[in-house]
Amino acid sequence: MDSIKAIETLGALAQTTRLDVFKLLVRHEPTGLPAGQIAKQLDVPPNTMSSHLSILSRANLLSSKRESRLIIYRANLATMNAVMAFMLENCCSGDDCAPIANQLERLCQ
Amino acid sequence: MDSIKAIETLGALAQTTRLDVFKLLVRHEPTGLPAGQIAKQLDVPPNTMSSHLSILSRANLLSSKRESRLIIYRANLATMNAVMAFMLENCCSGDDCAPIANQLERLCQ
DNA sequence: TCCATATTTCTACTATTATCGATATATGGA
DNA sequence: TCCATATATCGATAATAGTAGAAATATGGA
Repeated sequence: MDSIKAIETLGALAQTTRLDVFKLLVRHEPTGLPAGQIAKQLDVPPNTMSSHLSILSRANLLSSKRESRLIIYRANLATMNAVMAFMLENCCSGDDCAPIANQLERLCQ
Repeated sequence: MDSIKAIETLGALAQTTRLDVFKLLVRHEPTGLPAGQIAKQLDVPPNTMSSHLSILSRANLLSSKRESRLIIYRANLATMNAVMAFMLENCCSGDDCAPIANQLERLCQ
């Protein structure tokens, strides 16, 4: 991942509704949720939500597939990993990574 | 770190000049760089740069101290760690953290 | 005290983003 | 085919962000 892609990814996440969407979809892995459910759950009009979903998708943070009348969105965790790898490489150094390492030990035993 | 703080941090980084500033200052740890140097190095007018530095500082991504006529800025890596911890906790799950773990092993041997 | 340097603040302008009503498209059932 | 449901696109508006000239503030030296 390069800086341009990282900025798109970070920018996509740096907004209340969109961060909420991503968090929600991470909790619903690996099944995902249909667009309407996401909108209802977060109390946002469906067309507004659609615009946010499209921004997250363009940043490759979401994938989607149609299932009959529903469009199911899923969090793309590979992109999340990629942006975190970018941050570690460019915005971290040596000992300063230690706290993250500890965090990971707890999460991934 | 909560979502509101995370959005401020991600938003501060999600802009070309500001991401460049942060990357530059990480490379200049632990000495830091004066505001004018940062502006010159990135070819941005000093007042424009000052506005970006203030946004990064407000997000707690930079610290600064006056040294005679210069104001020296440093990257605040603790905030970087905090936002990455937030992302791991809220936007990651189980096995999906593995790639980041490998990345860390390489960085922090 | 006066001046040069370093940086910030003020201000206005332009561009981008967020929001949502209205409309369009796509799917499946009656 | 007609209708209801699910979602996306269009278009307008309001809010926010980025930019940089001009002026203000702070420091140290002559």
